[in-house]
Amino acid sequence: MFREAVIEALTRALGADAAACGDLGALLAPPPKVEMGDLAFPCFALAKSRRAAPPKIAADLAAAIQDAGLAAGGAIAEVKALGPYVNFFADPVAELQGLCRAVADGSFFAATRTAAPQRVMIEFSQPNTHKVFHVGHLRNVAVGDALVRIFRARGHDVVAANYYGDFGIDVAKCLYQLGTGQQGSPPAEGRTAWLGEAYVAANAPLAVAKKKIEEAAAAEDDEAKQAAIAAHTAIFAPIRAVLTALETGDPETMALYRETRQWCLDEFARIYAWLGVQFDHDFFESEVEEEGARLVDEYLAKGVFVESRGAIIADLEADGLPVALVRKSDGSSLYLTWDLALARRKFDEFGIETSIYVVGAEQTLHFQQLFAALAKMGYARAKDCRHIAYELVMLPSGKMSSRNGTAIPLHELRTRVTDAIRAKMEAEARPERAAWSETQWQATIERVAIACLKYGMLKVGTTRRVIFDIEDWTNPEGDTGAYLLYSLARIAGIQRKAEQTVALDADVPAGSGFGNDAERALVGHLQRYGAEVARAEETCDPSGLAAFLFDGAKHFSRFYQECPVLQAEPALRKARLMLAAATQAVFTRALDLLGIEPVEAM
RNA sequence: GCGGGCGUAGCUCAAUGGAUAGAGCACCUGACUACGGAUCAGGAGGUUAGAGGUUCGAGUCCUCUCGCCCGUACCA
Repeated sequence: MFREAVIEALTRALGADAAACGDLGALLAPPPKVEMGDLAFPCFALAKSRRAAPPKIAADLAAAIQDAGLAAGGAIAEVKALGPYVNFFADPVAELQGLCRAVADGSFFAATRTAAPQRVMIEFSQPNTHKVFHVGHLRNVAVGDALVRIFRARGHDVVAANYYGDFGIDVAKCLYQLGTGQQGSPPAEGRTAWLGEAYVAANAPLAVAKKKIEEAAAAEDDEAKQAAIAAHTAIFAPIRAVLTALETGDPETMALYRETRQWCLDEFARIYAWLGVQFDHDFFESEVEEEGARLVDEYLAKGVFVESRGAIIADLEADGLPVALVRKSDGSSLYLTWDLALARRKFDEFGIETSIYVVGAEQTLHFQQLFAALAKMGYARAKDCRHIAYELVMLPSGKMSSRNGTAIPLHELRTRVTDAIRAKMEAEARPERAAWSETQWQATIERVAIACLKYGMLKVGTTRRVIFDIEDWTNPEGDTGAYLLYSLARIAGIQRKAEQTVALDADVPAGSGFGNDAERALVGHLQRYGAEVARAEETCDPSGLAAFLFDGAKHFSRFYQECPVLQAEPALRKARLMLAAATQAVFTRALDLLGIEPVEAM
């Protein structure tokens, strides 16, 4: 309403110049501070055609709009020039009324829908079985799940897909180590972490041997290099034998594989359930492995792939990319091989239009090669693939590594975070919690803990590293998930104590005095929700929504501090209760897009 | 070497090419007989790595230089 009124007033005042400005709506933006108004129009572009300085143009426009009268609809309360800008003030009561009505009838949230919905597959998480699931993997899940929710809010038909790394040489390493008997027997709890340890143990001597080969090669010592290669081969041979046993379906190996794989899948399912993350489809490397091998044969025959140094490659020089290996010289396939087969299946079997991969930035080249290879194979859909790269999770002490034990396994993380939250909550008694059962305590603690973890992972832009500091994320007074939930708990507190509830589709009373800066800032902020959702989808980065929530929570806190709700005069009290309810609705929905559930009290 | 990412307050991060570059943490000073102090208000803290360029306007775009990180065929 207000926005439309501003555009209309500007169009009239600009006259012939309106066309020269282009899309007026795109030029309008909120000023840096509420005191300056609700929407501002910059006059720089008019300087040439009007042959005047922008501040003069702004003053002229403001006067013209003032003279024409602001009465139309009453949405614009005031217009004034401020430097090179024409600033418009919305009528606060009309704004609040419009916001509440839109939230009540659903149009506020329906407005986030795009005009061009697509069928989109978002692949994320991709955990490896037989390895530990740690904090670093949490960022992928948080980002991927948020993108699924954001794309759905935009009206897209989304298939959330997981792709389990349950096959290949790393699995063989783990199984080999178990076969040596050195790993002992599995513990009752933490069996997947135990498998991860087995993998690390098997990998260690290989890594050492590999390093020796590189050192000899760097020193150009041919004799030493041959010896190092021989040593590596000796260590690797029995592991390769396990992989062969897997590929050929040796019964004993398969039995061990199936059992240990299932432990991991069960563990992943528990993690996703805890995080509230759901997938529509599960892919497994083990199911595309054979298909990948056939695909290599097929395109080798067609001449798309060629032999090189005993291996099979895709020559991507035309795309300015290094050669991509699709089959090793020992005949086994690779990650890229499987991804080629998988990409084909995604398009052919799921009818999707856009294929999104949420994978770490260190694999950027892999995806460039994957998409280029698909194009070379004649897959026009290659252009509909997109890699969302996100940076690493670091610890305050530096890079985390599962080898030296600094990567915190998720089951351990969970207890550490919930313990920290519980301690914080128990430090101060609250009447709301007096009658809580242990189940209620636990459920609330888990929600706060997950809010802290997900918000911590999402508030930083995907191109930047995240530093995971358990103290900072759980026990601060500041920019955390707990602060967001605290705002909602306060709103719930007000509502508990208000005798009657106020409907969002009620009339906002006139003449209540509603409309101070704190109130106007909060209303104005909530109106930005739709634009933030759209931007999060365009950039495939949920961090803007996280910032929207944090800024919103700060606006609410200021409102809460300055504007008593329950003790205000009846008319003002009603308006403020409505604002609180609208804030609650918008925050709850925005949190949902980040995969975070609110609490009534904490 | 080549390709990509990053460089903003002591630290961690924001800023569709627009107004005086903003938050949180840490530090300092204040605040309510009040709906939740996990709060709020204020202070201090900046040559946006450096140098050119484009633009009415650059932290943002272009060129070069410096620094850190990642990748660069038989790992995933």
